[in-house]
Amino acid sequence: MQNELLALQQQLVPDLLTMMKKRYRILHHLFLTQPIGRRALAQQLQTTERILRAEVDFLKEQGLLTIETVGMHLTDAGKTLLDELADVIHEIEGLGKKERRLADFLGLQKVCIVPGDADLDPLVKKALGHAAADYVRSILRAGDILAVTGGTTVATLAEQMPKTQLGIEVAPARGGIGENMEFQANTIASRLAAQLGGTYRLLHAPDLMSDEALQSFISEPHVQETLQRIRRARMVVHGIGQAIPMARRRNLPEAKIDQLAGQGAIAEAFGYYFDRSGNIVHAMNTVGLRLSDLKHIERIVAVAGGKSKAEAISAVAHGCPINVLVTDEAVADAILENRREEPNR
Amino acid sequence: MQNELLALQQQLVPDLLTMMKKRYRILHHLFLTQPIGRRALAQQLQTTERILRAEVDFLKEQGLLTIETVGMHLTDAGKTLLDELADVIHEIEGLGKKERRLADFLGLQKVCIVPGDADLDPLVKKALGHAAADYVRSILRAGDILAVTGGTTVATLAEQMPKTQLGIEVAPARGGIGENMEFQANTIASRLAAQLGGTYRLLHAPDLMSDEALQSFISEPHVQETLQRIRRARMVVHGIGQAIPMARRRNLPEAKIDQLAGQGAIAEAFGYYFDRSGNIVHAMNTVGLRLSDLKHIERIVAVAGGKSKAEAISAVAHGCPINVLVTDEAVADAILENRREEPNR
DNA sequence: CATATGCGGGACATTGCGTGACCCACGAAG
DNA sequence: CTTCGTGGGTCACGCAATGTCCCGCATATG
Repeated sequence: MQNELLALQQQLVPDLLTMMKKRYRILHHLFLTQPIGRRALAQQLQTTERILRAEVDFLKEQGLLTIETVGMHLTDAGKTLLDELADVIHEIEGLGKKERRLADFLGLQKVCIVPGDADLDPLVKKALGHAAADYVRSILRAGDILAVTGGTTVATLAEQMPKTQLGIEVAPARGGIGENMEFQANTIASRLAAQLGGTYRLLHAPDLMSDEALQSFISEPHVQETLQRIRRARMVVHGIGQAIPMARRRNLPEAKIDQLAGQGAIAEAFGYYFDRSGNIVHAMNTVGLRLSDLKHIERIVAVAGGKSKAEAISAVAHGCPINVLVTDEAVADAILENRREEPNR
Repeated sequence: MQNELLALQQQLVPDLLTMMKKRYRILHHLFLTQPIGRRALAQQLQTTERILRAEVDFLKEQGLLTIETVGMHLTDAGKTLLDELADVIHEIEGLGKKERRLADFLGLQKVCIVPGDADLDPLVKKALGHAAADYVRSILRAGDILAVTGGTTVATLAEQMPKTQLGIEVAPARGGIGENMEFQANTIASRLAAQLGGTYRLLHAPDLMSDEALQSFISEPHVQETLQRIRRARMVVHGIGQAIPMARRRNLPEAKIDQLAGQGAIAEAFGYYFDRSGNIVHAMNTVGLRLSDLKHIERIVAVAGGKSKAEAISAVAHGCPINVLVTDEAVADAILENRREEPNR
C-alpha cells in the first residue's frame, strides 16, 4: 500500500514531501494557466520570481515543461505526471479522508474535493471544473444522454472537458434564465457536446413563465420530445446556488425575495428553493427537469464550490437525491465543522 | 503499487530517494552498532562528523533515536520504522530482483540478499545474521525442532535472534570440531534455545572419529536419541565453508588436503566436500546430520556471505537440497556474473 | 508603423545556511 | 587516577540559494 510508504517518508524525509507538494502545485497551476510567464506565475503562487525560476529550471530539466517565448507549457510527460500525482497529493493532503467523511455525513455515494476556496481563488473553480469533468468522463459511455444545468461552475466543467469522440447526447436540463449567454444550460450543452463528440438538443424556453403559457408550451411536439430525452438521461450534472442571490439574478420581485428569505430559503437547485434542512420552500414554475424526475436518473452529480455556498450545498444535499458531489476544501471543512455543532442543538 | 509512487518521486524529487537511503543507512548502521557515538559512526559511514550530526539531530527530532551519554540508541519507533523501511530499500536497491534471479538460477525456493560484502565489512555478516534470524523466526512454529550447524555466520544468527517464547527444541546438527567454543553447533544450539524460549539437546561428540569408534558411539542410547531428534527436525540452518580453509581448521593432514585440492574440492557443508559442480568428492566420517537425512527435512536454510565464498555457495546449492539461501550482495553478483559465462563454456 | 507589455535569460551582490574544525565537561572504563 | 569516547557548544569560512536588477525579443495594441 502506498499509504505506508508515504507515512514512512513523512517520518524520514518530511521536507522532501513538502518539496513534492510545492512542485506539484507549480505544475498544477501551470496546467490551469498556461501559457504563463515566470513573473506572473510567481505572483500567483505567492512566491518570488527567483525561487520559482529555480524550480522551473529543474522541471524543465526533467522534461516536464517547455519554455517558449509566449510562456511556459506543460509537456505531455508533465501532464501525465500531473494526473498520476493527483491521487498521491490527494492522500498526502488528507483530502481522501475528508471525502469519505463528507460522503458519509451527507449520505452520498461519492465526494470529490479539490484544495482551496473557489470564493478566494478563481483557479479553484477551474480546478473544480476539471475534477468534475474527469469524473463525468470516467462514467460516461457511448450513447448516454447527459443533462446539464446552467451556471458558471458547470460552464467551467464544459470548458475543461477534454476532447473525445464518445458520441454522447447532451441536453439542457433547464430553460434559459435572464443572464449571460455564456452560462445558459443550452450553451453549456452545445459546448459539452462539441467536446465529447456528440449531439445536443436545445430547450428554447424561458425558465420562468405563467401557468397557462407553460401548459401550452410543453404541449408543443418538439418541446415534448426534448423533455422526454431529458427525462431519460442517465446522468445529470447541476450546480447549486444560494437562494437570495439566485432569486435576484432571476429578477424575482422584491416581495417574493423577502418571502423566500422569511421562509428560510438558503439554497437553489433545478429551480427549487430549499431551507437549511433541505425542505422545499418554493418551486418555480419551470420548464425542464423536475425534482420528481430525478429518481429515474441513474447518477446525479452536483458541482459547486466556495465557502459562501457551503450551507446551500449542505441543504441541497439533504433535499435532493444527489449521488456525487464535486466541491472544494473550503466547503468540505465548513460542512464538517458545522456537523460537530449540530448534535448539540 | 508503491513502485509507481517511487517512479513519480524519482522524477519530481530525485533527492528524495537518495536522502531516504542515506538516513536508512544511518539508522540501520546504528541498529547494528548501538550504542555508538557520533564520531565513530561518522567514520564507519564514511562521512564527516558534522554532516552526521545534522542528520542525527533530525532523526532525534523525529523521535527515531535517543542520545545518551553512552552513545546513541534506536527508539522503538526507530526500530519499527527500520523494519518497515527494509522492504522499500530492498526494492529500491533492486535486491528483490536479484533475489528472484538467483533463486531461479540456483533452483531455490527463496533467496534473501543483504547489501554489501561480508568479507569487507564485518557488519554485513551481522546484517546477514539478522536477516536469517528474521526469516527463521517467521517460519518457526511452537513445538518445532530446529537443527543448526556451527560456524561464525550461524553464530551471528543466534546472536541476532530476538527473544521470544516460542517453545522450540534446538539440536546441534554436528558434533564439535576443533575450534573456538563460541562457534560450535552445541554452543549455538543452546544460545538459540535461550533466545527462542525453548529447550536444547547436545551432541557430545567429536565431529571426526574412526569407523569403529563411530559405530560404538552412535549405539549409545542417549546419542541415539539425540540423533533421532535431529533427524526429525522440521528445519535446519547451516553454514557453507570453503573446502581448503575448512580442512585446515579441522586439522586434516596435509596429504589429505592436497588430495581434496586435487579432486577440485571447493566447498564444505555438513562435513561433505563438494567440487564446483556440486559433486561430493569426500564425505567425512561424521556424527550428526547426513546428507541423506536432508530429504526428510522440510526446510533447509543455508546462511553464508562474503565474495570469497561465492563459488562454494554456488557449489553447495547444486549439490545439496537447499530450500532457502541467505547471503550478501557480493555473492549474488558474483554468482549471477558467472552464470552469464557458463553457457559459453 | 510605433509603442507597450510580458516573455526568457543573463548578471551580480548579498546573505544565510550548511559545513569543517575546534573546544569543553562529563561519565565510564581501565 | 588517567584515558577514552561520549554529547554539546561555538565560530569562522565558503558556497549556493536568493533578491534584484537588466536586456533583447516576440507579440499584442494603438
